[in-house]
Amino acid sequence: MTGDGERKGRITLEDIARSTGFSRATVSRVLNDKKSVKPSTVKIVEQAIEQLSYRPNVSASALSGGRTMTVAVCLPETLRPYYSILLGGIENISSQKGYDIIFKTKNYPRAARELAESRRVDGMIIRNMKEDAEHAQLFRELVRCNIPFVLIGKPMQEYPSIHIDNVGGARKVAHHFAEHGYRRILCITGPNRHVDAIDRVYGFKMGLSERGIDPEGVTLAEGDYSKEQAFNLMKEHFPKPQFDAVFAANDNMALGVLLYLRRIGMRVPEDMGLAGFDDSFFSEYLFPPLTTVRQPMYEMGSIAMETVVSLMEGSTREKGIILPTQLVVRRSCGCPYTYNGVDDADEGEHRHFDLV
Amino acid sequence: MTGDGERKGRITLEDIARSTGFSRATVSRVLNDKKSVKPSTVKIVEQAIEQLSYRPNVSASALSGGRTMTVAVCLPETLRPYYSILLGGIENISSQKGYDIIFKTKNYPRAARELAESRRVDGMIIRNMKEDAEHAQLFRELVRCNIPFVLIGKPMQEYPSIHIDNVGGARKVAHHFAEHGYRRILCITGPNRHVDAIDRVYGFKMGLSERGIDPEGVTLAEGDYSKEQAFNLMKEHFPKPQFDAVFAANDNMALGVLLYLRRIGMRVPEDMGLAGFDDSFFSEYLFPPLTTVRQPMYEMGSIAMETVVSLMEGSTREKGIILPTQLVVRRSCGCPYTYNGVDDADEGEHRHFDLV
DNA sequence: CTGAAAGCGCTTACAG
DNA sequence: CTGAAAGCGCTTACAG
Repeated sequence: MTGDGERKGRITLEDIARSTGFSRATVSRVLNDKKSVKPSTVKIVEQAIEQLSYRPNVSASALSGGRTMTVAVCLPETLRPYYSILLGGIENISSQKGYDIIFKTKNYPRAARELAESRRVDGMIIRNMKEDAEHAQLFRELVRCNIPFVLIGKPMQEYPSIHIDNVGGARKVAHHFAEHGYRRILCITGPNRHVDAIDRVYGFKMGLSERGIDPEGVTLAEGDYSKEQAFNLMKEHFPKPQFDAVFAANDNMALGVLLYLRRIGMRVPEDMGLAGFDDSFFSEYLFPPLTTVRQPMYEMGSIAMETVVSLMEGSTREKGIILPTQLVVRRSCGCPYTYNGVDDADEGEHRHFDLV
Repeated sequence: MTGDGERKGRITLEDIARSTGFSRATVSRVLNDKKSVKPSTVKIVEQAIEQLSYRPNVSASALSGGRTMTVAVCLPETLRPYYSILLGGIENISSQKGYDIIFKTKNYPRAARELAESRRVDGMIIRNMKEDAEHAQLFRELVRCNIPFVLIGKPMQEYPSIHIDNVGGARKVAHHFAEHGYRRILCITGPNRHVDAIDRVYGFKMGLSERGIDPEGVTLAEGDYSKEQAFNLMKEHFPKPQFDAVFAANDNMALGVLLYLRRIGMRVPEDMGLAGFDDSFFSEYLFPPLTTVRQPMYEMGSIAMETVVSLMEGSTREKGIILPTQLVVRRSCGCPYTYNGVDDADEGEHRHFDLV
């Protein structure tokens, strides 16, 4: 409108400088480092910025040595619904801190390396489920590019990572089982190599011990986290289950067990208690609703983001944050008195509507 | 390593130019517009790029008039699990086309405007559920900034948008009801102002008409898409349901109905047929699994991305794409012969495992 | 088909 | 506390 310097109608730092009479350097300083600018100047410049509704060009500041103000979030390609919770936590913090997030799933180890190499992001959050060569290479590349990152999932000594307290979660299930008098227990574990799986068994046994139950009395069976496998495991090895209760190392497998029990006419929890792990999206909708252990996905996201931010801002890296898990008691085990569905008494309390 | 021009160890266009003997301009051309470069030159330059594993600095090219190669994806703050499916579709295409995606939910109308004004993205995909002033302002701003965008959800005449065939989906439900002999039907609609809700009722009646059933015989009740409301609606207005079947305008409400029916001891589908709409994440896990209409979320994502890409590349805008919906028949209505759970015959077919 | 040069909008030592 | 100047790594008319 002024007829000068307004190419494309976009307002630049230059415009602010001209309109206030200060130099570009000074304007830039109030944008990034108010400390070294006279307060009155700050005020004047900020007013102009407000007035002209100026917005810095991120590409320009990134190019001239500033930050891109964006962090990459890398998730496995199998998009699980609970990732949307995780994303929620991440984005909540990132928006507070003024960062944008770039989202990657497709072949992310490679995509992430490209992001690093083309200087697209200042930091990264990576959900690493398995540790393979590609990941290792990515991590090395990130270090080389000097891009801070935090891992969510499989904890790794060498890098900052956040994971959940598998041991504690399984321990709580054990305590719960003990309190409800379950003694003959089948435990369907995850793959024997998975850290998570190992920790869950470990915690479960520890919990039983603590309640005076001999953990060696527990029957163990190795699953692969799928409901199909759990179903078949039951069918082939325990066609006539001689247990009071089953603890499955994830909800998927608990579902497989539930299907099998229903198939052979055993009722849950009347004939057999059942608990899972994860509080998967479907668990509260099962019939009966599944007792399980909830991972704090939202919080994980928040903390992951907070951690990268502080790393990007130069903090010395804090490694190995462990988040607590929460036992969610539903009808499949230990919550026998709750009416399955909706009760008049529940009117004000919508939580109970979730129990189908 | 070469000791020169390798500040920070980062390889630049300059390096490629020097190593090949061509100018920066030429190298840039093979990056963006091979057409105007001699084939043999292209080959030489590309080899050098490969050799030095050069990756262009996106900020630099964005700044100098190129594209940012990123598009923003704006979703409502209520992160629903099926958004991860949508994101999957979006990201699949974006990775193919070489675009990055920036993800926004927190207060996205404002965040999106900022992205536009700071030239962070070349295009945008917006899941607009309601049409309010803030959205209108955003759309105007995007037009002003010359940033192409496509809407997912509420269709709008003025802008390119993608939505699903609500009419067709509800029509299929009606046909299904008709085929299974349901005649006395309760239809719980969505809010009377929602386009989606209106279309679903419209399609449902149309479908009945087509099968010779008088649509005026249908009992209508206005819901608000929540299961609580649907439950209460049943309790207050239809304590002793005199229907053969209920069609709820979304799965949430179908769930509310299911809860109520279970409460009063009516079995689904034996005593009452039930169908919903959306194929929500929990629907296949209900007891019984819910017959419903699936929206092609993954495909929506893909098509949305393809559309922005073509818009960004200068295509004339194609507006109003409508995607077909699919009837998913499960036990709650019209699938009476399927064993509820797992059957020996199903072993090879894991799909059936989903029926809980 | 190719190169020299200007410029994109910012940041950051270096002086003062 | 502030400014002049160089530079970030690319693209794009303009010439040839």
